[in-house]
Amino acid sequence: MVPPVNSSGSTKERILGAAELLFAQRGFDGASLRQLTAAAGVNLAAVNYHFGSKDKLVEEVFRRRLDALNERRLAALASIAGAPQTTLEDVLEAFIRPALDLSHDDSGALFMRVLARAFAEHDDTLRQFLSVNYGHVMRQFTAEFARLLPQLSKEELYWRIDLVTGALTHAMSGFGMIQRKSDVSERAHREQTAQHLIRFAVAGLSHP
Amino acid sequence: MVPPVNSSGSTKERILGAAELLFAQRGFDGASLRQLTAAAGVNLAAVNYHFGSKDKLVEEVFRRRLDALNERRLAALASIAGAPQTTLEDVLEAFIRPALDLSHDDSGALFMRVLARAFAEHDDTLRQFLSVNYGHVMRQFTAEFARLLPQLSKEELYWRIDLVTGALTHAMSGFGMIQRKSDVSERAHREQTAQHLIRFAVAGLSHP
DNA sequence: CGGCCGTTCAAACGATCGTTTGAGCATACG
DNA sequence: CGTATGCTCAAACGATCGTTTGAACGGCCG
Repeated sequence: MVPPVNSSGSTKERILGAAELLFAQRGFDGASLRQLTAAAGVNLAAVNYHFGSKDKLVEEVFRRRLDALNERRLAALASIAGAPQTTLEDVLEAFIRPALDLSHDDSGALFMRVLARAFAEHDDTLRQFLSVNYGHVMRQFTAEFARLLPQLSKEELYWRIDLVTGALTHAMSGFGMIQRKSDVSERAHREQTAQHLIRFAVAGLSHP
Repeated sequence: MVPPVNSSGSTKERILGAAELLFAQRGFDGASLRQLTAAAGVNLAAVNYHFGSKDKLVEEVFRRRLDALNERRLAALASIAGAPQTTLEDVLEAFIRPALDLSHDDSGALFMRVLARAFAEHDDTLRQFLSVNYGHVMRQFTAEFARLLPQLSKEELYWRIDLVTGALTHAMSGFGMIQRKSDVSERAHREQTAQHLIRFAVAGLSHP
């Protein structure tokens, strides 16, 4: 039988883990399958056997994390959206908190950097994949922002969300100047990042 | 004689122009010397002859634009820094306006995207080059921000500047959702970008 | 036991990368 | 005129890339 859908486990998981690490460190083009499979302790051909191609592997790295992440984002949003006492902070929390919790897992934190890279690289294939599969999430959040900021024109709101996205991508990826101090745990640092980010975003979104 | 410092002009300029375009479109690794030299209409070996290596070419692309850009930034800052009536808007103007003027030139606008890529790619060599050669510019602006925002702790200020940097990089690079509408000139669009950016940054920097 | 099938493996494929080479060209100068 | 010099050119170098191949392995079932 031709290799079917198979969740063998160990080899696929090892590849996905190593891919997350190396993609975060060197980018999608920068990380070669030889480095990747060596890091995972598997044979070079295993990637094409289990995933079909390098591009499919990249998509799978995203799918594995984003499916769960965005489900939790939408659930958090649904529990507050439309309520009269909901604040901007609540909506931003709903977006950022699931990403923060993902970072409990060490490799989950890495994924945030992979995600930031996807935005930075101008690869249209990848951007289209993200837009098609997860665009509805951003649309739902945008709708709730629009409800909470009725004084803003649609254009003005889009501008501000766009700028917030830039700050968020920058901060969550760890690309900026701010580095975690050695006496602060990874978990505490990301919590701090989220706090700064939320207050910053609220100010940027709601200024007159 | 071994090839000396030589400003022959045409060939070097054509290479730099094509490099700016292709680096902006496909990244530094993504743009090959063969594509680049073909676009420039010069021989493949010309890059290594005139610049020594691809890495040196990348540095030269930055140096050509950043030298002039940051000189104008520092001049604009010097003319307002320390004055009692100077506002946050003034300082942000001093930083953003020269970049905006650079975009008068079409290829100048491209350079903004090249710059954003440099921040996104995690290449330590390039980041170090930028930090060593142009770090003093960011330091001067940070000092002026500190003067205008005395109520902020040093740490708080750094966080906010970092987030502003993210938004700025995102917006100036054209990576975001916001696309120029066909009935708006490139010049007007970048002016609009700057206006949104400055108001957004002021709100993000100065919120209580 | 014997055959099957999912998986792993070393090896090779062709393509493309940055860089180097050495001949060829044109201009300037003794 | 003849030689040196700055530059361009086609061709090749070795390295590395993603992908493919076909043999070998190993557990499971008839």
